[in-house]
Amino acid sequence: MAENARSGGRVRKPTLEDVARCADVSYQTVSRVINDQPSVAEATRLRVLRAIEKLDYRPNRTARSLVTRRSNAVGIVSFGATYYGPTQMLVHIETALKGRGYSLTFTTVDGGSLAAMRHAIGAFTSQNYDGVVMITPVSDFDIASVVALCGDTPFVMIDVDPGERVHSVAIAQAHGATLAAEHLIALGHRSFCEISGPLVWHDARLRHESWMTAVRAAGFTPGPSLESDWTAAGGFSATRRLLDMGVAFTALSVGNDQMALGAIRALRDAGLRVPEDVSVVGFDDVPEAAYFDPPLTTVRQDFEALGEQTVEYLVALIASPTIAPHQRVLYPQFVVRSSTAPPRDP
Amino acid sequence: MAENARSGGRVRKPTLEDVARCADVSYQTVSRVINDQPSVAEATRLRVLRAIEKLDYRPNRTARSLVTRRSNAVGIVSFGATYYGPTQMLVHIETALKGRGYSLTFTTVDGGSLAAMRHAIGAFTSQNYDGVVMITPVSDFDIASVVALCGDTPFVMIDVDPGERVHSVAIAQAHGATLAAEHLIALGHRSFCEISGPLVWHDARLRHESWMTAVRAAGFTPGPSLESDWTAAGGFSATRRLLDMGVAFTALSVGNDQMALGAIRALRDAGLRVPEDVSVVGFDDVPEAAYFDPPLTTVRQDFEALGEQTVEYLVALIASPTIAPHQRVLYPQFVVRSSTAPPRDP
DNA sequence: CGGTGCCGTGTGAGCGCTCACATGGTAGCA
DNA sequence: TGCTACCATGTGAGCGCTCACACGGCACCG
Repeated sequence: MAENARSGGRVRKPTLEDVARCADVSYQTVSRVINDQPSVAEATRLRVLRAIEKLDYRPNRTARSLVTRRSNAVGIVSFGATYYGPTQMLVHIETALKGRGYSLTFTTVDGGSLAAMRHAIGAFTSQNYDGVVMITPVSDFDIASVVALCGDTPFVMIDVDPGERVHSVAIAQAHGATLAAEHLIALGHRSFCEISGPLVWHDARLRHESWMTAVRAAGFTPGPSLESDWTAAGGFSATRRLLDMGVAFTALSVGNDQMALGAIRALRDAGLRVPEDVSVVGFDDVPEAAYFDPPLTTVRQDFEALGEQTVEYLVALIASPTIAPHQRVLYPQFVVRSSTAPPRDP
Repeated sequence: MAENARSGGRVRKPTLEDVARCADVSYQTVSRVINDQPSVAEATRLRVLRAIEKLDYRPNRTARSLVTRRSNAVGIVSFGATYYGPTQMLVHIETALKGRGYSLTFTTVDGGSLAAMRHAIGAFTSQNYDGVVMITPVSDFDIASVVALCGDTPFVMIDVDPGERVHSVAIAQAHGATLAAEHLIALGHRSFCEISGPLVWHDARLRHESWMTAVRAAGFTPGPSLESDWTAAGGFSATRRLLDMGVAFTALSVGNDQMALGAIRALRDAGLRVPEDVSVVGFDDVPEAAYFDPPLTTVRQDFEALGEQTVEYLVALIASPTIAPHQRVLYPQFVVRSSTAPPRDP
């Protein structure tokens, strides 16, 4: 169909005007047709449509965006994107966005510093992005600075401390960690240890604090809690260290499933059985967790719902930017498998 | 610093002209300063810089892009983005791109159909994207159609069949799968089975074919190969089916690490030991593979290198679009751990 | 001392599109 | 028949920027 004047070098792409000339109407009429505006005679519309197809015309969105100041694009700033959680969010946010006609540009920041954020956000605000999502599990800036950076570009944050007065969506970490601890307590355990994620991560800190609170609330003293790095390797070595310390424990809460996998290995290597000697709970419920050996008791985070909620919030915000900031909270689900059991009789 | 005329409603962002007026120069001079062009007197440059800071001016990239026809943005079309491989590629490509001053917009396609690709690519080509990356592990279109869709937007494909005459980067699947099979053969195994990924995926098919070829080349007849879905759950049930068939085997090649995890579970559940009764090899070398029980022998794909190569190729292509299409091939590395061992004496 | 060169700066035009408004035609109603 | 009303279409302007070029001034040279 397309009769591109591919004469030699690069081809000039057809414009509104080319189509107009071809269909013998004004450029405005063509504009009306491509924007589905009313009050275009059916015959004219068809003529224009034919011309568009003939020339293989594609509207230039950059030009449109320049004048409308909208782009139907949203940006996402993510941190630590190779981890399971962030990547899942990313993908599900994109899916939800696509369903609403938006495209997604994503950028990672090396650290949670304000300078890195400034750079990333600047790229979005200077490009007519309609909105921004920020995944900031780690941050060493205060929220107010980010609000200032964004100017009047709507933005929604994920993984921000509850209570901050910004538009945000979060999974109730404390709730999940509490559930996990209470499960162990209910099973009859009396000596608790923990392998946490890096405590500069909000999620890690929240889970850690909830674990301590729950254990104390039940009248026990929390045993040592070692900080690790979210990886199986890290979970393995932290558990070794824990065992080397010589503390006796029967219940181990781990900050995520990968570290739990490493922890189980280390426990096994030390001759301890899971769950007979030590019960282990993870966090996340990665798809593989049910096939660990033993299948892992863990806390399921629904990243798909998180993505959906985030996008819903952001789109509402783009429509009416004056919505009062609040936090939408999703609740994780506790999944019992066989890595936890009552302790053997003391 | 910024003295925004935040008078009431939305603020008009400062433009080149505002800065020019403030610094008492022409808009062109300001343009020269922000583009780091020479032949601007030092005193003037400083004056302009001060005005920029005073007004908190940010160049509008949309306008720039409209006239330069460049955007310093590249798009990526990905398929099945929740799987380990594609997400890793995505993240590493973004990192490599960012280092070269490009931003990345990513979109997923539901299936590998041409219609879906048309939509996704259209969004990029109509928006001055400088280049496009396509991750198409599954496709039911011919490459020529995609080439046509892209017009003169440079693009690089990942996961395309070797031998296609397009710009592409790939990890030599056949090489990895052959290494794995030969390892099992060298250990003395004589009865081989396989759990493959969905055979509509190029990678899955390539690994499957290489497995068969290698086994045959060693003078054996390949046992049954069951097709699964990349997940641990799928690997588990496929292995159950395999065991139900009553075939005896001592060497199991699995299409990826997740399925291998499920396979090991199923084997254990059936009372078989790994590796004493059955040796298992995976593919990918996910970070957790070393902490599986037993630690998994597998094939490592270096997605970081893949991302780097892809970006390097794409950037070269953007600079000179007439490069002859070829495939850059990366070689995977075989990693021996303890899920493989010689078979027991027959 | 008039020409040549270059440096610093300014001017016009236009990228491809949408907005606001103006126009001409046809129908509707008194 | 003359008025308003609306429909279909066209015109002007401008979004914020960069390109191509034009210009004045100063130094340098023979």
